[in-house]
Amino acid sequence: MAAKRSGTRGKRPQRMCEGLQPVHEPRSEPPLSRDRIVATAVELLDAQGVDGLTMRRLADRLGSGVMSLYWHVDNKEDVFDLALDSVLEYRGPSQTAQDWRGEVVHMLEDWRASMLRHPWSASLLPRRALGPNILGRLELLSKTLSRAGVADADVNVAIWSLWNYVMGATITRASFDLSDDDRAAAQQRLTRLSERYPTIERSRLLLDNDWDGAFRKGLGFLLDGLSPDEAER
Amino acid sequence: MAAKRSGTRGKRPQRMCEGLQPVHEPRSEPPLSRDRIVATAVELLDAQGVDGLTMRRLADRLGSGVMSLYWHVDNKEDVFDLALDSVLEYRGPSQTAQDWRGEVVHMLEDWRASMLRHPWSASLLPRRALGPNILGRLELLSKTLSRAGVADADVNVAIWSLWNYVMGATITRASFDLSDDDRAAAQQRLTRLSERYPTIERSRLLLDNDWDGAFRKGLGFLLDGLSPDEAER
DNA sequence: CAATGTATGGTACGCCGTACGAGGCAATCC
DNA sequence: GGATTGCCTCGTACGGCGTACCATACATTG
Repeated sequence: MAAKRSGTRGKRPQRMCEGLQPVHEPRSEPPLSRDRIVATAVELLDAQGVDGLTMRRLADRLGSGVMSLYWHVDNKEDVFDLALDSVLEYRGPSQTAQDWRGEVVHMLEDWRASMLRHPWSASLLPRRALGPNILGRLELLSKTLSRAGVADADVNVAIWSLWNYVMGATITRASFDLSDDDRAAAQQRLTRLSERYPTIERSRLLLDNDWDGAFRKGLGFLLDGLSPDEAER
Repeated sequence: MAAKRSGTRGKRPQRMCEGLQPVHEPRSEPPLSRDRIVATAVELLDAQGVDGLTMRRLADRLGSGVMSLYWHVDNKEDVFDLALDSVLEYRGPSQTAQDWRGEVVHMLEDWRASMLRHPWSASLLPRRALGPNILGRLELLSKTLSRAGVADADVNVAIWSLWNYVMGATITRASFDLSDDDRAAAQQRLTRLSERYPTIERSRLLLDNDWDGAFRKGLGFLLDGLSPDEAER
C-alpha cells in the first residue's frame, strides 16, 4: 500500500557491495530523488518556460519513466511548488552590518534578482503554496520591520505592500522583457492608434526600459511612507 | 480561402424576411459572434476559474460545435485576451470633478474592484496583450499625471509603479482569499513550525484580512512619493 | 524460504487544443 | 435559371497532456 511520500526524504540505500564504485553499468543515471527532480525541473523551466514543463519531458531528462516521478512527488503542482521555493533561497544580508532599511532593500532586491534569473518564477509566485524559503523571507522582513520600530498593527500592512510591490514589478519586468524587435513592433502598433492614445504614445511608455532604476525608486517611495518616523495608524 | 477574422467584426446578416420575429425554431440559440463568445467565456471563467475554461466547454455553453468558435477567434489565447480586456472597461471618474489625485485613486480602485469581481482576471493581466480598455486606462493615467505636473521623465516610472502595485495587490488578494477554514488551516500549519517562523506566526500575517484598508494605505504612500510637489529626477 | 517495504515504469483512460476539410446557405454574377 | 463566391458551421482525427492502476524488481528483515 505504501503511503507514498510523506515528510521523509528519499535516501536510497545505494547498493553497498560490488567492490568499489559501480564498475559496469557505465552511463547509468544516478537514482531518482526529490532533489534531483526539482533541480531538473528548474533546468527545464529555465530552458522552456512554464508551458515547457511536462512530466514526460521531465522524466526524459532524468532518464527515467514518467510514472517513477510520482513516487517522489505528489503531482505536477507539487513540482511547481518545490521548484519555485528552491529558487528563492536567501543567504542573508551582505557582510557589512546595515541599518534596517538597507537590510530590507537588500533582501528585496535579491528577491527580485532571484526571480529574474528564472523568469517563470515571478508569475508562479502568487498561485503557489508558501514554501520554507518564502516563509523565511517573510519572517526576516517581519523581524526587521518590528525591530525598526514599526507599530505591530502596521507590520502586516507593510509586509503585504512590499510583497505586492516586488511581485508586481518583477512579473511586469519578466513579461515585458520582449526582444527589441517585439518592443518596437508594439510601439509601432501603438503609433498606428495614436489618435486614441496620444499621451502614452508620446512618452514611449513601451520603449522605456530602465526597469532597475524604476524599481529602486518606487521602492524608495514606499519605504518612505512605511518608515516608523512618520506613519502610524 | 477566407482570410478568416482580421479586423472586421462578424455582423451576421440575420435573415431578413420570414414576416415578424423568427416564429418557429423556438429555442434555438442566437447566432455565434465574437461578443457572445467573449461574454460566455467570462461567465465560464467566473464560474470555473482559469482551468475551467476549455474550448469544448465554451462551445457547449454556446450550443455550438467546438470548431465553430475558431471562425470568430484565433485560438484560446485570443479568448483570454478578449475576456480580460472586456472586464476592464472604465466608465470615467464619478460625476464630481476632483483633483488629480482623487481621479487617480478612483481609477485605480475601480480597476482593482473590477478585477476582484472576476478573480481570474488579475493573474491573467501580466501575461496578456494590452487591449483597448487597458490602454485606455494607461492613457488616462498618463494624461492625469502629466497635467498634475509630474515631470515627463518621471511619468513612465510613476505609471509602472502604480501598475505594479495595483496588479500585485490584486493578485495577492485574489489568490489569498481562501475560505476561513483554509486560512485557519494555513495558520495552524504555521503554528506547528513556530520555532522557525515566530514573528509571522505571532503577527498572524495569514489571518489578517483588511485588504481594502491595506491597499488604500499603501497606495497613499506611493502617491505621496510620486506627487510632483516633492519628487523629481 | 517468504514477507515486506522501497522504487521503477508500461499501459491505458479521458481530457485537451486545434488542423483539416466537407458541407450549408445567402448574395452575386452570367 | 444556374454557377460562383463568401460567410459560417461542425465532425473527425491527431498528437499531447496528467495520472490511475498494476506488474515488477530488488534489499531488507523475519
